[in-house]
Amino acid sequence: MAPSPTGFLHIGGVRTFLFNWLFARQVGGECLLRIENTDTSREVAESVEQIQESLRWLGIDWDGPVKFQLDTADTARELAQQLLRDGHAYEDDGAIRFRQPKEGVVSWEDAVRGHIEFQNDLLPDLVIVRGDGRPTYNFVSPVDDITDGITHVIRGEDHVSNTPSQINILRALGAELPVYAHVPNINGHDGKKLSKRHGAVSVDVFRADGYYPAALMNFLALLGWSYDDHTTVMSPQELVERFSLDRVGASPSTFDYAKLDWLNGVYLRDLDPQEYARFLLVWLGEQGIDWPEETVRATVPLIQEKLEKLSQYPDYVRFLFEPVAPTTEDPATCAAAVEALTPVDPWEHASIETALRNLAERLGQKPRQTFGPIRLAITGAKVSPGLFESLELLGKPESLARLAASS
RNA sequence: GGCCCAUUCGUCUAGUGGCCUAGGACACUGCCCUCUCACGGCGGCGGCACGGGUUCGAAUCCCGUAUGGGCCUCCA
Repeated sequence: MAPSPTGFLHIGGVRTFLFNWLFARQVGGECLLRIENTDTSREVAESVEQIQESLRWLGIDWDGPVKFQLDTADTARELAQQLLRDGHAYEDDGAIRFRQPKEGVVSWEDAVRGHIEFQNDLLPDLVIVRGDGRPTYNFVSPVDDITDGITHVIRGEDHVSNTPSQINILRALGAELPVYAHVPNINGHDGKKLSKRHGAVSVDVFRADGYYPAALMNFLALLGWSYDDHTTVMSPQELVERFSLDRVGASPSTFDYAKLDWLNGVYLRDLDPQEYARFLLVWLGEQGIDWPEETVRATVPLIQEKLEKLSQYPDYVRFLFEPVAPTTEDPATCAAAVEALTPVDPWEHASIETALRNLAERLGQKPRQTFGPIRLAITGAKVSPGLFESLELLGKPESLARLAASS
């Protein structure tokens, strides 16, 4: 991965790395994380930390220590000298250029795109070592592939046109060629490269929005890859078992935020309540929301079926943690509710429901007519978790107080 | 401009010459369920970019056009 100047990990790069990871894990290979850095600034160091943190959060791991492109600069320089001696390179204005073959074609069988070939005489003699001695990306990249024993290069399609040069370099060095797989890009809704104006693009923004890591991974895997004609929901383990490069498509896809939201809702609803509470508590902590843990845990059964992502949580349950402004919507019903609820004991949702349904009947109203004003007085909103469960959680004294205040 | 690549419902996709009257999912939408919202159930809308071939037969193969994208840097 290239270190990102902003420090944030772009979701497109993650998707590409995910394909590497799925492939490596499935075939029992190694997955290396290499940072294609060109300097060692503090920005790079922070960016590297950020990349690792985001990857780990998503559930992607890698083997061995993180590698850096810069680490092999010396090796690259030596190999450049070798190419110079062998006549595969020449000096030009202090730089060293690779001498491309002048005839024939260079081709490879791309694991996702099939046969691709370029005419050698159209390839420019590219600079492999700059005048100041720093080797360039297009040289270090294949050199690192040799050094690290890379068998499969799975990368974005923007590298397709670099590949013929890298293959020629590898051949000139007498190295074996890896398998290349160029995966399609991810676009925004306008067909342009996915960027901030389309919505969230960095992993930590998705994290802050309350997406579940496995759901995000599932969604990302489906961008350009499919298992069959009907399977959509797949756990990380299932993805690893089922992934294959030959089922990766060749055409770019559009990031569909609505579908991600739906899929995330599927995962959240399917979560064990204990795990849901754990995930929710961690998220609240990251958001700096400090609500009592026990109450938060108690809300889980009330909202688990309703949320697509955790960022929707606070608005649903805020009434349990903060005061609610009285309403003047229907004072009579609120007053009647106070009377109906005062004798309720024990204060449980079932007994509360009985009392309130009886009240509606006595008033000659449909349940929704009666419950509406009560909901508003209790939660301060027209949309809320189940009314009876909400009343139970709020507690009898506070519930009666709020109804009284609106009567 | 040159080279390379892509093109199936709005979106993600299944489809590798006959199983396709093109299947699924999201979105949208109608009905049902229902204390709101959501969930769930049953329906609906909607697509092979275009033009030529090849073939008994093409979404699938070939050619062209159009559109979109990538690269063309002593960037990565």
